[in-house]
This record gives sequence, structure tokens and C-alpha cells, in this order.
Amino acid sequence: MLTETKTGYTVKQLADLAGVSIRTLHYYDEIGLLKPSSVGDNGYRYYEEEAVYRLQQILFFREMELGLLQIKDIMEQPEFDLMMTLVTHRQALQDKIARLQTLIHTIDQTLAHLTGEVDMTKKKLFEGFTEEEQERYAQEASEKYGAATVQASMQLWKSYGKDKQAAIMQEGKVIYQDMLAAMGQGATSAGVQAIVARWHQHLRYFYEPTPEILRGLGHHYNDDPAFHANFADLHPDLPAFLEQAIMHYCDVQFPSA
Amino acid sequence: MLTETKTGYTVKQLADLAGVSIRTLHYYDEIGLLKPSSVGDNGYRYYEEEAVYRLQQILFFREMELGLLQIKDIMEQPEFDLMMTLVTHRQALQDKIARLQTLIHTIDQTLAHLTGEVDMTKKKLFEGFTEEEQERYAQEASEKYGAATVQASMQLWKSYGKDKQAAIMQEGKVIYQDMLAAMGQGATSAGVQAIVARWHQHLRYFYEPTPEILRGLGHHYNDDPAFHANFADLHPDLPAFLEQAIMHYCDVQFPSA
DNA sequence: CTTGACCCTCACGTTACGTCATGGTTTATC
DNA sequence: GATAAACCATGACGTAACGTGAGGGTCAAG
Repeated sequence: MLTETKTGYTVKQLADLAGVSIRTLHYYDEIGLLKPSSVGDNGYRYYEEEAVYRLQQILFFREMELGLLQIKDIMEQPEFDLMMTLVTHRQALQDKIARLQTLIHTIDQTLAHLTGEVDMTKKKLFEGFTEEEQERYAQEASEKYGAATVQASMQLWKSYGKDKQAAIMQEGKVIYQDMLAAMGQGATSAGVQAIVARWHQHLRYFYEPTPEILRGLGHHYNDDPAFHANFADLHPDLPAFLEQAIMHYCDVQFPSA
Repeated sequence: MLTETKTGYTVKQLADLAGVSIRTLHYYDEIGLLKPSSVGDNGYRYYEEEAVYRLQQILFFREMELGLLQIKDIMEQPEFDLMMTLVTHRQALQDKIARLQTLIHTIDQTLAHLTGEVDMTKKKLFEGFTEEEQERYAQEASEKYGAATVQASMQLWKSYGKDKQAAIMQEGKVIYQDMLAAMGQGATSAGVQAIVARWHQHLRYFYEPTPEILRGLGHHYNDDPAFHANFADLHPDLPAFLEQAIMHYCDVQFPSA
């Protein structure tokens, strides 16, 4: 009682962790966007893990230039799903990269024009900017983060029932054990590829991964130190093996991606 | 006198062209960032070509999230050079793309974490955001758009003297004629490659193009309708020939790029 | 106890416009 | 020439997302 333990991040700790200001955290609390997990007797704000994840989400939304109240609305919807939203962020980021590539294209054309090589319409000078405006409006529409996809995801998960949900979570644990046992068959063998298919289906219980995500995960398993160490603990060759198996699976299932 | 001709874009025309608001143009006039080229007897603002280019620059700076007064300062420096700045914008855009790629990487890791595959430090949740902050600070430094590179560029051009400057501009006209005459030798021949080297040097009188820019220009000459038409008027095979010749030149000169 | 770091609330200021009011100017049509 | 719609101007208040500073309480180490 007298030494009540205070857990969680203080404002300075969280601000440093996430690269935002303390004032930002105050403001987000004030507008109800990110409430602290608890407030101590001293009036201090304390943030737990859930709040940390929520802040990450907010930063992604902010990167997409959504307004704070808009972000709050989206996250307050009962069908808000963390993973589905991350997938949507991913798509939005790729759209943004495409637009930046367009700006680079515009620069190259302007440079060539200024060195006298070709005429250029005035409209082309702003290629990428006007599209940027259009993209911004599109982002403001709720469809991108929207009800349709997110609702489908939640309904799908809820439709499984408690027993099946538990079985799905257990299945996830079994897949890597089976993969380990099948390493002797080779990464491209029918047996291993069947396990990769189960891994793919396992992911699909949570969200619909694009081919690119699948490839990206396969690469991270081998290349990312944390992933690598996690799997190498099971077997030193497992990380590279997983990458090979997943890449082959993607080559076969998605030949054009 | 009585029917004084008014030329240039009105605010609505320029706003539509560039995808900005009329209010923005008013504001930019007010703060001295973008003055109209002339003001009619009726009080209307009219913008000529020079102002259009200036607006493009402003939009690029704005894309890099520089403040308006900061942008104004940069553009008021006597050594401000349009082309050199475009090259700098290009680099900044590529840095920005790299950062967005990092955010995608963070998403992939978060997704894998949430499906139970690996532990993830809280710090990794914000990978890309904190770097974003650092990048923003770096952008605010004047070095990126800065005095050093821009000064060097201007001094270089001024050091040529009027006669040499005229000769350089004339050389630019000759290069494409020589290229046309040498088409029979093949894109990878020593004669054609020597002309590509002259083209490269020609660009370098204006700015230092990166290998990527060289490749990008080579590709645009063939792929972009305006470029393509311009060169195809000289010879129908010239656009593709130029691309081949430039790509080969870049392969040889910059084997690792 | 002292000091420095950290915490709080309060409140004004900044930046880059968005929006509206009021009224003059231009253009096209009848 | 008259009319209506589109366009132009200035002026001014408001907004979003904080930045900054004031004043004062809390915590931890020496």
C-alpha cells in the first residue's frame, strides 16, 4: 500500500521511445486519442504495452496524414482490428512510395527540359503533386481503412468459435515443429511445401497476406537478427531453410508476383 | 494603352494547374514567397513562366516539409540554382522512399510478432519513425540544399566565361546530330560511346548527374512520349538507340551502380 | 536537507492555411 | 446595353497540432 508499485512508461520514456514530444502525449491524452494506462496518486501518467501499440498505430495513421480526430474515430470503431489495419498501412505506404517515384520522374523531366533537350508542358511540372492531392482525398475516405475489409476480418475470426480459435492458435505452434522435422526432405519437397501451405493458411486466419508480405516474412526469418536467433535456437539451418521454402512456395503459387 | 494585354495565369488557372488553393497563392504573395509576375489595373494577379517554375520549387520544398519562411530564405540566397536544387530534391526524395521502406519493414515485423512468431523489442515498434525525426532535422539543416554544393555549381559555371558558356550551349546542339550520324556504328561501338561521354560531360556543365539520373534520362528518352516524339522526329529508331547507348555507357562507367 | 530531473496544469503563440463576408471585374448570352 | 455567372480583390476570424514558457509539486541521489 505505502509502496505501491508504479509500472509502465512515463511520458518522457514513451516520448523518447517513440520519437514524439511530451506535449504531444499530453495533447493526445487531452483529446482522448491516447489515454495513459493509469494515473498515479502523484498525477503522473503511466503507459503499458497496449498503449505502446496504440501509439504505433497513431503514428502510422499520422504518417498517412490523417487528422487526429479522424484517427480517433477510426480506432473507436468496434470493428477496429490491429492487424488488418497494419496491412492497410502497408498498402498505403506503397502507394505513397509510388507517388514519390512520380515526383522523381518529374524532376528528371524538368532537368532535361532545363538543359534544353525537350519541351515540356506546364502541366507536367506538377506531375505528382496534383496526384498527391487526389491521393490525400482518397486517404481521407474511410474505405481504405474501412469498414468493409475490417468487418470481414472480424466476422471471419468470430465465426470460428472458441474451440476452433484455440485450435488455430495451437496449430501455429505445431507448424514450426513439423517444419523442423521435415528439414531432411529439402525445401522444395512436397512434404515441406505442404507445411508452408499450412503456415500460409495459419496467417490467413488473422489477415490476408499479399504475396509480397509472404516473401517479406520469408526473407525476415533469415535476415532479421531477432527472427534469425529465434529459429536458429531450434536448428542452426532453420532460418535459411524457411526462407528457401517460402520463396519456392511463392514462386509456385504466385508466378507473376 | 487602352487595351493593355494581360498575359499569364490568373490565380484560379495557376491553382488548378498546380493543385494548390487560391488562398495559398494569396498567402504566398503576402509573405513574399511567390509574388505574381504582374498586377493588372484591375488588381488581378498574373503569373508568368518564371513564377510557375518557382512554384514547382516551392512544392518540392514543401514536400520535404520545410517551413515556408525557410523555403523563402533558401530561394533568396544569391547562389540559389534551380537545377542544382532539383538534384538535391531528388536525393531527398530517395531518402524519403528509403524511410518509407523501413516503415514497411516495421509493419512486417509487427505482423509477425502479433501472430506469435517472435518477440520484438518495444523500440522496434517505432523503427522508421524516430529515424524520420532525425531525417527531418537533417533536412532542416541547410547543408542538404546548401551553400557548399550550390556555390560550387555556380562558381563552376561562372568560371567558364561568356565565350565558353556559348560554346557549351552550342555543343549541346551538336551532340544529338553526331549521335544521329553515328547510329550505323551500333549502340556499344567506341564511336557512339564517345558521343555518350560528350553528352555526359555536357550535362556536367550544368550539374553533377548521378548514375541513376543518367540511367533515368536514358530510359525517359525512349519511354516518355514527349522525349520519344522529340527524338523520333529526327529518326524513328533514335529513342531506343539512345537508351541502349546510355545504358551501356553506364554499365561500363559505373559497374556497381 | 539540497539539488536536479521529472512530473503536472495552464495558457498564450505559431504556422499554414480554410472559410466566409463584402464588393468590384470579366465574360458570355440574350 | 442588360443580366447572370464566374472570377477577382481585401479583410478577418477560425482551425489543427502542437511549441514554449510559467509556476509549482514529486522523485531520486548525494
